[in-house]
Amino acid sequence: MHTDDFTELLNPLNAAQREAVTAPLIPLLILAGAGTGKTRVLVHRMAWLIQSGQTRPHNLLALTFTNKAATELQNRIGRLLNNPASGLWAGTFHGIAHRLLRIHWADANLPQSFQILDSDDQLRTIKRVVRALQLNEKTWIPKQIQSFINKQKEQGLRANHVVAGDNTWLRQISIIYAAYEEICQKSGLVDFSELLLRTYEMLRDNPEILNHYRYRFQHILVDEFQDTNTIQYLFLRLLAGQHNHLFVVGDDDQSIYSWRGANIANIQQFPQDFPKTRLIRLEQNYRSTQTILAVSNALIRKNKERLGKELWSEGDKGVPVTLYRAFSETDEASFIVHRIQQWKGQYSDIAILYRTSAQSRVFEEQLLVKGIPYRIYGGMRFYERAEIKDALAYLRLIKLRNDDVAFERVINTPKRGIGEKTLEQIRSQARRHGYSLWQATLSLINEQGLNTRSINLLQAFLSHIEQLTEQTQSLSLARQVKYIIDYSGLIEHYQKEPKEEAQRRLENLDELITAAHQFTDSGKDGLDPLTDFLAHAALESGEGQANKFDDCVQLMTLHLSKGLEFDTVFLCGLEEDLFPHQNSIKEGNLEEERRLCYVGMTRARHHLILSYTESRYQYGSRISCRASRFLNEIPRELLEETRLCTPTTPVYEFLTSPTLIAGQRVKHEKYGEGIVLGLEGEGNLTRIQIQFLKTGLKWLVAAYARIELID
DNA sequence: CCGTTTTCGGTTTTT
DNA sequence: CCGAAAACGG
Repeated sequence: MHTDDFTELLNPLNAAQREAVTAPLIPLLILAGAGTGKTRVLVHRMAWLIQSGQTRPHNLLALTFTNKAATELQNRIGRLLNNPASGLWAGTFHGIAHRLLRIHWADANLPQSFQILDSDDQLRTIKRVVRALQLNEKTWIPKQIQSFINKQKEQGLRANHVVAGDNTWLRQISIIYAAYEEICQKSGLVDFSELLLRTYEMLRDNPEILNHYRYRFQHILVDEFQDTNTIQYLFLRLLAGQHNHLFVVGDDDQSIYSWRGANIANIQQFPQDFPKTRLIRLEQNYRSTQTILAVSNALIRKNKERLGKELWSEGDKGVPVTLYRAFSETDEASFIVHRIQQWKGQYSDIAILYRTSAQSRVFEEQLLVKGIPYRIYGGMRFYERAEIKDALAYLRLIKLRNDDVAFERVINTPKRGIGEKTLEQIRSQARRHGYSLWQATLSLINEQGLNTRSINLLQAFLSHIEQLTEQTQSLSLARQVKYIIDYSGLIEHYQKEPKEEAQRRLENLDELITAAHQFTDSGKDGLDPLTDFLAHAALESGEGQANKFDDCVQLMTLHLSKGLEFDTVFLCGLEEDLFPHQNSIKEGNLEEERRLCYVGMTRARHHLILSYTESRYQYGSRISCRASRFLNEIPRELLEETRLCTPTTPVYEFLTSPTLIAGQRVKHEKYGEGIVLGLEGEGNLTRIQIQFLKTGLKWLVAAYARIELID
């Protein structure tokens, strides 16, 4: 495997990158600015360690935050080495933690078939706990409790670690936390933060296991280090011990997830915790024009809490950064859409970035009207949809009878006449005896502690699950999934919904079967395929981050844009109280808002267009806005203000012809052929819902829609 | 047990 | 204002 010829490995690197890649085996902290080749450095470092004979893929552990990043690392290292680099572990913190728990489930005090709770499952569980403790949900708000619990876990704190003192609020909330912990433990359920905490504790308390992994993972590489939370950092320190080699890459200026527990202090703390750390800065940017970098640098320089870094480029000065001042959010959108219409390149090279997802609506409306293809990122993901979670709940119950969350989800879905009253009796039975809901139901049936009707219904439900378990026992994964969907009654259940909705749900269920079919069971660590698939559904809930397969204008929040780049970036809504957001101003998180703005700006390769509006519709009333303070922090000479170049008020035409009725076949120049499903509104506000054969369901404004009727 | 009325909250969301 | 979720009512 190793050779003395490193030209291919080192040639594509600049001096700083090369220094990082070839640095000796000491703790390394690489401060990599936006667009400075951070992934490249990570990949080349691994390749260097292997090719120089210092280590084998087997001894490497690479940690990321997103599955996308993990896959990219894995692929790029494979390409660079001309070898899939098996033996190398590259994954998200959660993914790796999960993998360790699957292997060492017994030492982690978990059942072998433990299941993962996503945030939605977690919230439902907390609601149940609050109700079980007979607390008022208005005072003990489940969302707040969820965030409290996660914050504790992210710091490595269990319920019994919370020091309440005479703080009654804290005391009550830690009682809820403890009750939640108990339910999860009884049911064999692990939430996202628990994956990390449990793994940390398991390693800490089992020296022989810890030593085994310390011996194995002699090199630990971390991507996006600025996003690590406390428990992740503790995990790293524990695993690295005194002798292993940490190589962490991050950018304090791009830390935008503190509200999820990310702790920038980890970067500052690193050199102290790991003596002899070498800090290397990557500052040469290969993405943006000098002008864009000048603007971005000027902005981020206003932050006080930073290690300091200044991006530079050998590239062109480029065109000035543009600022547009609009009258209203509609005007802002028309301006941007108009500019997009003049664009000669690919739509997918354009991004519209905004602070809050609510801002996307105006853009969507106008892009739709103009027939410009677009894609909005964020929102409901595949594995988060109700119908998918229902199907998964059946599968979970098959694997793990005690999974209370799955039980609650499907006990009366589809409707089988088991109402809230019966369910409440099951819950109280469970509480009394410390049973799971499944066990409680069994015991209620045995004791004949309910009316005959309920007993029969419950018995039928339990038998149903038992049967499904038996009948899917020897099937392949995809057949198992299909069997469950076909025989759970979910199809009939969803068919009762309005036909539009029903169809979508059934399509999604179909898609789940396809997903199961395509799911290549890693077979890692001897996991059975179904358990592996369920974990995959929870941990890789699908298309979170953007990928531009179709040629569409990309619309997303600034948070979602991190790590991406576009030729042209429209950064809109630069208004005080919106960006920086009023809540962040209130909570003193101004620097993070500024970093967010910096992240947005540094996404652009050639064109950066900033905009704000003087007034905006919010919560039903029009409010007037002031320009964001961030705009004042950019030197005037770097900005070019642009004026209105298109009439704001479009000329309406009445195109709604009486022949336009549901069922009418139509043709659109961009979307192709479709069928009118329905109309909504009046006059020039009429919107038509059309099912296009190729491009799917769309709402068009009749007054604009360039459609022709066909028979 | 379902459909309707009322209430409430509305920043960002890698896993 | 607008959508989701709880509360209500037949």
